[in-house]
Amino acid sequence: MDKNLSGEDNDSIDWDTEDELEIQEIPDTTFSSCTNLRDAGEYTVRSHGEASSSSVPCQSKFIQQFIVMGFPEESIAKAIEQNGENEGLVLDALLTFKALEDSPEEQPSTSSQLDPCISSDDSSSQYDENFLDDAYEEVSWSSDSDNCIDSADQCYLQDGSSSLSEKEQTLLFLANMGYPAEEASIAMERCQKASLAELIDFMCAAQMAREEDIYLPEDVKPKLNSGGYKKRKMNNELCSRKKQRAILDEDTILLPNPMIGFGVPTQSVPGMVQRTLPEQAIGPPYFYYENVALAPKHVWGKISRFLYDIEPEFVDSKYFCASARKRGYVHNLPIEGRFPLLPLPPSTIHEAFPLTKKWWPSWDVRIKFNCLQTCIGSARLADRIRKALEAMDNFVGEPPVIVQKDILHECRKWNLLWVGRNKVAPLEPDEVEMLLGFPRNHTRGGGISRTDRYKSLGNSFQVDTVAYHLSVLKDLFPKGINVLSLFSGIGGAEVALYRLGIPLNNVVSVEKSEVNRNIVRSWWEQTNQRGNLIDFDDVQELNGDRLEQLIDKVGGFDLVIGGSPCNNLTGSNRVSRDGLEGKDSALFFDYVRILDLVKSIMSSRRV
DNA sequence: CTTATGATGACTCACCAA
DNA sequence: TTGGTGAGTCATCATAAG
Repeated sequence: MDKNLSGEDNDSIDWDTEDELEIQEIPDTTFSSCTNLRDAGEYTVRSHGEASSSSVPCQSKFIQQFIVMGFPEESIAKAIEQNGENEGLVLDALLTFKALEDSPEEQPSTSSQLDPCISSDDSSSQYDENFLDDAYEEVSWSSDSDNCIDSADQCYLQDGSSSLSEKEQTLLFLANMGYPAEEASIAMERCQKASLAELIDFMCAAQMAREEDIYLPEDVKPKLNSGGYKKRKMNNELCSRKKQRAILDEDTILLPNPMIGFGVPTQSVPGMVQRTLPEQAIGPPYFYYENVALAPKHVWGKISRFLYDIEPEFVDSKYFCASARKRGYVHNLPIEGRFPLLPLPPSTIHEAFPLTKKWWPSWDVRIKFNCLQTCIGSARLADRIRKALEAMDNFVGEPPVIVQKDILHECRKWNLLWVGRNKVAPLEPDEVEMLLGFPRNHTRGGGISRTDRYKSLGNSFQVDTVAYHLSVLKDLFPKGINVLSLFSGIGGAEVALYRLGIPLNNVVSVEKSEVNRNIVRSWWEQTNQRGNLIDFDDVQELNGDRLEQLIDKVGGFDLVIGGSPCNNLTGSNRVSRDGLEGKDSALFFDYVRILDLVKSIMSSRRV
């Protein structure tokens, strides 16, 4: 910790030096990570000037197609030797060779990489160009790349030869623009059927996210398994520190205490009447993005920067219902004239579950539940607690403090209820539905298992909280609203809008899980919705063409809403808390991509 | 096959005493 | 200001049980 502090207090020169060093090392990093990826080990990729046709006795059609693409015969031979006559694998290897060859020289001048990013989409120009610098590769990233490349390869294999040449051309084009082959492969895998501009957009987004990491000194980067952490010191008087320091700390967004965002029904923020949004952020469409508040450091800084530098609104749902739910929301909605859903939900455990009061021990001081998660306490745990308490029945009055403390700990951890003498129990699925603001049996039936109900509910919005934020839309859209709902889950956004009395004219819903899609479809029918519900299972299906079709069909979206996967961000995850670059949480960039596309398509339609 | 269960820490912040 | 402690967190995996 002392090291950190002394580092911070040093001059900015230190940072610069570190940055430069790091950037200078990048080409090597690129090289080694690529060779690792490909196991290319002993390749020499120096000379491709002297093409010797003699090394390839018979130029088959297979080889010729690569020659036509402009690859040197020598490399082609090596690639075939390595991968056999598999078009996808050979092409990938060739592109890797080329990337290895080009990257060290091309690093210094990166305008070729960055120009497409800026010119491809107006909204991209919002991004701070300071971050657009030389480096574009990161060491830690390569660990995942193996899988990505493999799956990308598989995808080529499955696609057959019909679409292969198109993919080859795209890959080649991107490689010529200076993107590493593996990065392009990943982008193509992640954004299937996407246009070139979208692919570039995607890679720019991912690239910038990684560059931001590079700009952070090692000891500030979020590091897993790294003992201590830097204590927050962002008091007002400390804001006057050196500029470098201020920039570094900008990435750390402070969570408000109390966590009431721009205000909750029972509590307002002094002086917070309205806010000024960056011009780029102003709709249409309105948008609303959600994720866990307690993400690893710097994650919210990144999210905010990708969403037009809007300040996130951190709100704990304990101000709306009987259970906590600390979440961050980035949106461009007005914040004046909000109103809560009625009837107001029960605000305490006792109000929500009056029957438990009879059995609730005085030493269980909980008023609210903790966050409702995807897993519940087991029956055996409840049994152990019962036995432990029964063993204490001989005591006069209450069990020993040590026992109380232990049991209370378990009760907090698993959100247990007192349902009988010495008997605790986890919440039933319909009780979770009620706490989260969903209609009873919302997730019930249709073949969904109990476990899956908990999982879907645990991943959902708290309806009252979100509805409070969305309530300002009621006056703005009296005739109804068109919604693009990404990562819809069990339809928290839809339910919130419906309960607000905002007619749902068209809802385009994207949700990967089939059971969740069925839940939303079933709710849609049960509530006799008059609008149209169009659903997709994959955000990657929503490319520019598809979005143009949809926008033309429904007449534009009024609201783009969604919360991307949090499982690589939440503290509950002990296995793969990898941050925004994690396998699932990286879908955030698809939210950004789609929002950007909708914005630009709609602005072009309006002209 | 599906479902339930237990084991698996790290990171971050609030709070308080020294 | 520093250091210690307690508390909370949209989870994942292997394996046993049904």
